[in-house]
Amino acid sequence: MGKITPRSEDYSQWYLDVLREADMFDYGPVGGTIIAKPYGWTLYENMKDALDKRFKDTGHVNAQFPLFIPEHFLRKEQSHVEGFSPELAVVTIGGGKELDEPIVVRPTSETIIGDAYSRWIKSYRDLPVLINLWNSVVRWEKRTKPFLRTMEFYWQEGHTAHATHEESWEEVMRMLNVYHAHGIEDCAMPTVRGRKSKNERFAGAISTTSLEAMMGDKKALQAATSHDLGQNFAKAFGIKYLDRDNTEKHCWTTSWGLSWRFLGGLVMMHGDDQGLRLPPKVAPIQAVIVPIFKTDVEKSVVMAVAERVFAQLKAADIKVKLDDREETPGFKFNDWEMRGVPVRVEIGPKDVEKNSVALARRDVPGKVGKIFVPQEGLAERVKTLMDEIHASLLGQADAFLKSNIHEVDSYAALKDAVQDGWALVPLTDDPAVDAKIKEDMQATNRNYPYDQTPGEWTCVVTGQKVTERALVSKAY
RNA sequence: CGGGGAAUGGCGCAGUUUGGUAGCGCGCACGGUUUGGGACCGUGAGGUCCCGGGUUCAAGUCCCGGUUCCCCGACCA
Repeated sequence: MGKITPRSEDYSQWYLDVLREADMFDYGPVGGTIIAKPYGWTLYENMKDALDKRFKDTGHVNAQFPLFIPEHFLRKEQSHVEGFSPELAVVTIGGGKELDEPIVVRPTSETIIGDAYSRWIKSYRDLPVLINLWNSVVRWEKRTKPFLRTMEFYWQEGHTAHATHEESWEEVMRMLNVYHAHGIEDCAMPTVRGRKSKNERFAGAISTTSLEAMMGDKKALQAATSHDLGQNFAKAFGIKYLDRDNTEKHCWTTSWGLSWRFLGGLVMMHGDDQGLRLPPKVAPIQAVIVPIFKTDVEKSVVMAVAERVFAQLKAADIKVKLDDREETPGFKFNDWEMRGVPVRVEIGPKDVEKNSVALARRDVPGKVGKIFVPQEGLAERVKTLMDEIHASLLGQADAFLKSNIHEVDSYAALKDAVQDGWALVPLTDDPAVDAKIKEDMQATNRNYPYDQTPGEWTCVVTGQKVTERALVSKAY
């Protein structure tokens, strides 16, 4: 029988148990790779579809670029190649022959995009270029964990080019906000938007912004990033346009990405000891119908009602499943709870008699919270309930996040705070400062949150005056 | 790449100390009884004991080498 290790006992094991019991993944034959099984992939697809709609709504279009990149492309931007070299997969043999120039499997597509944009963009009339890619990339990671860090991972990467820095920066923030809204409105996941420290900046960016999410063990997860690439890649690849004034200028570019790590984050933010808890908007199955009967006679009347209810919910565009497996109701209740289905509809002989059903919601612990409602108008009732569940999951996650951020103003208090939550602390933006903290307390500078009250503080490491505070915590 | 665990049927494990016909629970198939919170009985299928070499009459078990996975650290979406 499937067993899920309690979170308090071993959080990592709990995470793996939940993924396994929910049938979301399997390990791939090559170390560090995973197979996303249908339930996991459908969840990812739903998240992807919701995000893709947001991209389209903000004027972006999708395209697809090659998996293979000539090695010399990577070398064109100095800090980019330095950042990615250690984790590249490189093809040296093709068709049985040693290649003249090795081919790199993309770790990200800034370079091949830069090359294409340099040919596509000629005039200010061509700008902005707003393209997004849904693909997978490969980074040779030493230590992997399903969805959170895999050698090959699925994601989207947006790449845009603009005429001015003002415009490109606006794009960086727009997309950071799109990710933030996706988290809250689609996934019930609150996150903290902020600016990454110099030390944590993307290889080749002049500024990196991120979304940081708090997991159930209070560790941080970088849930998405949006980069201001300045003119670094434009200069490296010659992305230039002729402006109104007939002078040639370099473009300002951005890139932004969100991977299936976000799915792992969703599991760790909402899951409980019973298993997954899925936000209704992205759940592969939003409502499951469990029929209950003893005799064949009961079975036929119960199934007739169950099928009618199924049709009613389906007609209302609810992702509904009728569980007609030959298992006991108790087994099914537990099974669907592990899989995080938000709403369960139970129909038995008593319900048939009273034209009712029993409704159970996943956002509250298992055996409580069942209510009996009429079959008539059930679809509307379920929709309302799904909205409530979304709000409830968001509320729980938000309360957890807020109650575990500790404002501190001394080094000793910082050390204390990161043992059990996040610290909001005055910190000079200096790689040496980040390094010292990491060394001393195995915690990292997550970001400088944008939503913080302005003020003036004293850095707890350097003693310098600073005008913003950093989030520091242990992280995945 | 460092430190620590582990690898035996789909999953979880025992067996290794002391070498001697490969076992248990769950799951799976079939039959029957069951079904409002993880049902029960019976029958049955399913195994290169991680891989390679060695010792031995005989290796899951002992020796040597390797691989993979998990956990904890350094690097990262």
